[in-house]
Amino acid sequence: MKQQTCLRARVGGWRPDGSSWVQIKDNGVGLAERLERAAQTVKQVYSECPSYDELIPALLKHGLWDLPQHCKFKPSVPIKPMLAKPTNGISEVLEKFKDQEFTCEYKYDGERAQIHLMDGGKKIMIFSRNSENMTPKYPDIVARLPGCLAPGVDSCVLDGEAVGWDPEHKKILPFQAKEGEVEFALAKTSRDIEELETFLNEAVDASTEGLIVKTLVDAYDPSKRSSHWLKLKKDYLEGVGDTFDVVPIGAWHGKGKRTGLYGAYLLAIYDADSETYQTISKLGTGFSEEKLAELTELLRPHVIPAPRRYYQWGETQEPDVWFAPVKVWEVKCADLSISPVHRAAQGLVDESKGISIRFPRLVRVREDKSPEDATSAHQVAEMYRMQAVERVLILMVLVFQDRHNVVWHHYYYYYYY
DNA sequence: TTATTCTGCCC
DNA sequence: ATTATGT
DNA sequence: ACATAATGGGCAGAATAA
Repeated sequence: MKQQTCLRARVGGWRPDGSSWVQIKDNGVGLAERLERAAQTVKQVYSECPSYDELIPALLKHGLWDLPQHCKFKPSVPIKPMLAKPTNGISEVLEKFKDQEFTCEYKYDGERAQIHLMDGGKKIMIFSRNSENMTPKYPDIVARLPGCLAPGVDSCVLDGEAVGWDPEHKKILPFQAKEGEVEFALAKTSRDIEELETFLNEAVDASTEGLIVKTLVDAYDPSKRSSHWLKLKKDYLEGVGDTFDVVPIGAWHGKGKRTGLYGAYLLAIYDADSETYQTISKLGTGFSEEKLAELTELLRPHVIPAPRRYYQWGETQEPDVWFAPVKVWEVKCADLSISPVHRAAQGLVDESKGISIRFPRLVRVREDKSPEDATSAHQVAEMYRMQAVERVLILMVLVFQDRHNVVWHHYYYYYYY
């Protein structure tokens, strides 16, 4: 956040004649103290109203110390949404929220949607996680929202997740009994490990990503805590989740702090039928700086001038250097997808497209495996089929009034495309 | 005009 | 997104 | 605890090439 820069510009400045001014009254406190308070004020105001278009005119008109009275949280100005921190398991959740009430909700795999109702209920805007205006993307939400509001509600901000849904197959969906457009979220409040474990499994079986864990009493206050919710996904658990044994067949030169090292690798699985290495993804995370340097040195001797004839990769995935197939690495992912560029299991699930993996990261180097022992194309295809499920389009909605008087309503709002 | 590549956003 | 790292 | 900086797949729309 840039509030420090902002502060300097507001509390002081230079007149055209070159003299400087400071817009702070001396209340008997030191300058450092006053600056600290000023910073706090601006930070607080900015967190509720993160818009320079709002802040600057208000500052010029009313001054710094009256800013909180004139620049408040309101529909039309998107705030930074609460985020969630990755968590290793239910025991870690219990540990972190030892003295707090909390609830767990399904973590739907969609797009964050912050919905603003304003102008006496006449106007709706929808913002993304990064406060981009997504309103044109969701005409159906805009159309349906008025019918989902309690009578008299003409101003609110809703925070939720928009998720895909195939209406043809809604019978297989866990929410099918819930025909209405607005329902309470599927959530569980419990401190029982087994019960929560079961709930996590149900969430995964329902083809969601896992659970979001939220304290029940804390205010929605992104100024103080950027990640005060917790997220619990199956693939965070050690020894759980999809892993692959893959072969690095190429690499790109690293940038910034990875200058001089390979910064990312091109990974392939092995198809014994065609005796080819087929690209499944790139890899750029999961290694410490030390490991990264080590891997660079390990692979450098295996650079070859041109790709092997039996490599299959996408034209847009041309690495800076190619390797002979010598190493096997274990990588973990969250999901598999049909890929426009990668070639793993090409022809097995889709005639022309291969399969790729979502959120790949290194788990460990497999010294015990040879490249021919890498995950096979058939295994990849089978894993894809296992996870292929119909998708839902849902909006999880959190209603809140203001940061000191928070009203939590968790809804799901269903819509179709 | 259309096809391809690039960019910037989502996760 | 994930992960590692530095303040 | 938090912010920053490396990096991932995929998609849509913009920019560019043909």
